[in-house]
Amino acid sequence: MATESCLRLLYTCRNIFHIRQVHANALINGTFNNLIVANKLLHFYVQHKAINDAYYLFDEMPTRDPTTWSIMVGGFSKLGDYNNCYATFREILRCNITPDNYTLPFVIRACRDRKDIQMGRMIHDVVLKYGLVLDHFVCATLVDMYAKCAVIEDARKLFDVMVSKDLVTWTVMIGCYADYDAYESLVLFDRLREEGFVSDKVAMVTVVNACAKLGAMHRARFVNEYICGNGLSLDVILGTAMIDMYAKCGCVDSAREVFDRMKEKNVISWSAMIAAYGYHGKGKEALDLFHMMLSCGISPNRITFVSLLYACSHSGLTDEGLHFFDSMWRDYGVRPDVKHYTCVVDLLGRAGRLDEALKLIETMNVEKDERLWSALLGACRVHGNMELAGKVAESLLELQPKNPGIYVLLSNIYAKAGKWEKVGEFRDLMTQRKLKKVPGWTWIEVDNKTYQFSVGDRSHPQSKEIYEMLTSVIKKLEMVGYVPDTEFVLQDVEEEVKKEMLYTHSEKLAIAFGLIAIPNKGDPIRISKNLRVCGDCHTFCKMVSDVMKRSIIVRDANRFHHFNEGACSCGDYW
DNA sequence: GTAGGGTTAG
Repeated sequence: MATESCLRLLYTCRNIFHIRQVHANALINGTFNNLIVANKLLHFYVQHKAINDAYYLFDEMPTRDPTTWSIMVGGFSKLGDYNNCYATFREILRCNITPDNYTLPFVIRACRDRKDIQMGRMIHDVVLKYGLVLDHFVCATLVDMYAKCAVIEDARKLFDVMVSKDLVTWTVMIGCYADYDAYESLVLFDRLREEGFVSDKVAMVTVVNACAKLGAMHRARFVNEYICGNGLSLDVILGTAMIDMYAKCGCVDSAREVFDRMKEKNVISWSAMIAAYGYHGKGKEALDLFHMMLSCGISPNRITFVSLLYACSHSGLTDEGLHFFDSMWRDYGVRPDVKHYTCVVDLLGRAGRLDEALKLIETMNVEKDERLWSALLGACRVHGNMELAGKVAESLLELQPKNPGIYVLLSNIYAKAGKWEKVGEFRDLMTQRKLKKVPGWTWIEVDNKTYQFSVGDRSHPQSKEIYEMLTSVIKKLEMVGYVPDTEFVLQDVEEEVKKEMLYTHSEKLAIAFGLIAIPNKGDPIRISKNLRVCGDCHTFCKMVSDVMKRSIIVRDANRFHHFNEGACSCGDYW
């Protein structure tokens, strides 16, 4: 009876002091000797993050069972005290206690969080030794551990040999692929359904993320229907993920519809929507939403301000951006970090205020990183300031001598000025240092299928038609004044060859295919590119949107470009 | 006493 009343009392505990009181009473009335009571007390301490109290109690326990040990291992793991987590687990093995399916996931999670693949593999051996390979909890955590330690092949191998997999294990695997190969995530989602599973909200968040990564609009619509069709309500996390998905698929209006439909919103949801407006070049909408957020009593955080400053910079709202930068710490208590400074350098740089941008960098009291300098270098490129570019490049290459992007950006700047000697110098340096330029490629979704193009690509079965379409489009554009801007070809080759290379850029091939495969003029042509869209292709898209009367939506590595009637939403400012 | 979920800078 005393035991039961002690347990009942425990469940009414609201804070650590109440637990200590129950603990003291249990010691006095002897119920502490009951393992169930002692374990419960231990668990409550851990839940309230009172690890010292837990450890003291653990130490004074007359007997312990596997539950006792697993609560301790779990407590250390959750608190991030990895050394004590490992030490306690070693103690379990040393005392010849069989580790169970409760303890192992905790210690595996510790390996995952600290990316300790060596220890992770050792624990995997322990799992095999004790015959726990069939346990869902253990295996799901192992799969997650391998993936987070960047050995996705081992994660997949283990996943594939699991005889029975539950929804959580599938979710873990789909979530892991969202970071590496979002396309494979969606393949797994198809397989999951084929095997008769019905996804829950958590599983759908990982699928939604994969669609966002891919920018796969048709899949996004399907996923939305699946969520509604299976009666999954939009909680704050799933809703926010869907805002991000629609926005990254180029449908900022659909993103807003989801946002408006959400009953519960928090600072993350608001920030996601502000960010979405930002990379779609809708700076004014981002600002309006920020003010609406404030009037709803939500306090902005670091990320809200990054999104807001980004929105200002990409919409040319220089004064507004500077105003927010000035007030974020003073009025909202959010201290600017390097990301905020990067946005402001970009903001000033785009406005041609390079001296001010440089001065800001020189006087800031925050550690500088390569992205900050890259922002300034990008501005040097746009405004053709080679002298400053040289200086910036020095700082940048000191920080990141192995980043191919920097070499490419520098080559771009020198190529623009026709300094082919310098371009060659950097190309040689890249070869010497074994750095490879990331190849550019564009993909387009037609009838639920994704087609991918690289420069000069002829691998598509309709390649002949695509090239014919491209030639005919270019002819039409030339008639209204299109002149290929060969400054965007870095190689020092003949003008005619440069033209040839420009004409077969992956963006142009994908658009030519889009014109064939999406004949309905009302449907926009949506393409995605892994790098930033080149200046000539940008002009090409503007003119196609006018001459061919087609709306084109391009997702590049940084933002979206909406081309309509000869103009782009970025205002030629990207 | 157990495993899976959202936003951000070049």
